[in-house]
Amino acid sequence: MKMNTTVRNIPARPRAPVASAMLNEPVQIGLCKTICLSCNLRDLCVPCCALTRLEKDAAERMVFSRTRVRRGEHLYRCGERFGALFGVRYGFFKSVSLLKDGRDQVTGYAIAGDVMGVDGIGPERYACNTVALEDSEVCVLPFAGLLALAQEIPSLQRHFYKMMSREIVREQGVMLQLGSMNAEERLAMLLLDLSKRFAAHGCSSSEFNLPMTREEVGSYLGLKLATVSRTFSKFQDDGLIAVQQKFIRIRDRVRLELVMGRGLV
Amino acid sequence: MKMNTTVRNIPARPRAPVASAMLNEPVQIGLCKTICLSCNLRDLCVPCCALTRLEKDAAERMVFSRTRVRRGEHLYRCGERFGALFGVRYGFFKSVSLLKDGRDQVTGYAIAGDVMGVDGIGPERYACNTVALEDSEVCVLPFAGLLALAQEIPSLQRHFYKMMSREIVREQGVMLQLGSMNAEERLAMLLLDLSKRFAAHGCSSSEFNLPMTREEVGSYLGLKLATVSRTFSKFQDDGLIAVQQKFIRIRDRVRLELVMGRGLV
DNA sequence: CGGAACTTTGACACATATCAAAGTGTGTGG
DNA sequence: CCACACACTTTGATATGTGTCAAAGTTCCG
Repeated sequence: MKMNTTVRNIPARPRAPVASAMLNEPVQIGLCKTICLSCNLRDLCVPCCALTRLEKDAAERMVFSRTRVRRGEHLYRCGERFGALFGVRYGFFKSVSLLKDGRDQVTGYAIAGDVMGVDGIGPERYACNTVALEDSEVCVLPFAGLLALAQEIPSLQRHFYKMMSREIVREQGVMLQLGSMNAEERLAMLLLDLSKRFAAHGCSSSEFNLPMTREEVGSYLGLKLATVSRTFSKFQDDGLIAVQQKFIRIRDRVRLELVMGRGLV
Repeated sequence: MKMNTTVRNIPARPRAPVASAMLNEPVQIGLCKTICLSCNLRDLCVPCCALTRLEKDAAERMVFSRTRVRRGEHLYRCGERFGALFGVRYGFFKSVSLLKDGRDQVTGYAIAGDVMGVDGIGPERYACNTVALEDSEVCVLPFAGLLALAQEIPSLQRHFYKMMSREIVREQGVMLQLGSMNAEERLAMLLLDLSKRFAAHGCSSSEFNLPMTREEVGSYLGLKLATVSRTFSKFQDDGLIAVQQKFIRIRDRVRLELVMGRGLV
């Protein structure tokens, strides 16, 4: 039963964010088109889906790049000047915000197909730190370019609005409930949310790696490390899931959904 | 010390949402322009701010209307077809979502200057119910018209993105913290958030009406009615606030901020 | 004035935080 | 290649905050 897929957690090895470095190596759209077709984001990646039905002349102006972010590296930091959105191609990121008392709060996570950086549009500076918890790769989507493109392609503009709206609704739903949920409901929600999001990209929805530490999970769910651990143990004892460190297998989705209970209709 | 400003809470008197009725009485932009100049939303109201620097020919195509929503009436209901955003001119709305177990969860509130309906853009149906808790008035902003207008006016498009981004950031910040805050921190956060939002429109930031019931406040904050009441009492005993039913006066903002403690930096 | 809705307050139960100690896995250096 | 150090996890015992249940008090409106 030993799992070698589990990864050691990230030692404290802060590095410079890669965001600025990335912007130096733009890729012409012509090259990108082929890449996008094989990209696992497909119609989830904002520009990719739009580009397929794009008139070539408009597309020619769209320039972007991709980059790898290794485990433990920052994608961007809070306060940095906003310049681009990022589409996750593969990997796992956490978003953390600094609290007044100096501690970190995990405010979200992103996996393949998710878009990061939306928090920076309003204030024109990124509003949180994003750190790769696994070796990851992102599409860099310079915002100015996206805006210009959206200006000419109504379907793309609408796509953006939908994406952001979806983000708002998801957060309203997922986050606000937290306040009224107990530990088991919270953890069940996280596992099922992860499962659903993995499934949306063709990954296994019943087995996946959760590269956050128990403490990070607790920070995200508003629980203490010890409570998270206890709840994992209880779920395992009850036969709902199998846990091997960071590797999670959902054994009884139906009962797990029952535990989550009161979600939005 | 008796306050006559307090309002009786809303009896159960469901009516048809006003959203559909409103759309029948469009107002040409020419008329609206003068209205907008005296509108208390000013640069917070999305179209108003854009319209001032708008070429007249583009503006002529923009048509919208305003409408009153009386206390207890719905502005829109969950599942209704999405057609418009709403800018609150004055009043107070709550957003409620139905949980699986049949109970309501208050997911947000809106006061003058806030925009409602963003939750509907993605799914093309509104994702929650919005109810006026005071007699209110909103600007109706047909989304198709906004899209068309934004297509031609880059500054307006950018304005939308910023508005939505801000919404996302605010929710991330406000909501996610809830999970790890205790009752006093939660209530302090609500009061200070309200205060700040009132101040942003020239309303008093130290005295205001909070037309939600203790139960609704509890639903929003993830607390029980009894706990909310107790916490109000404690704040009053400690001299932080003065409470007269729904009327709140902040007596010691500094200490209230200390109670809130760990917010985002 | 009476009834309905809402609020306040008390007593007790229960879930989670806290503190603490032992256990496990991983990467590094000898 | 092994052993050690470190980071992370699990588990137990106790403390504390909030939920639950209940009863009395208040305000508002018809």
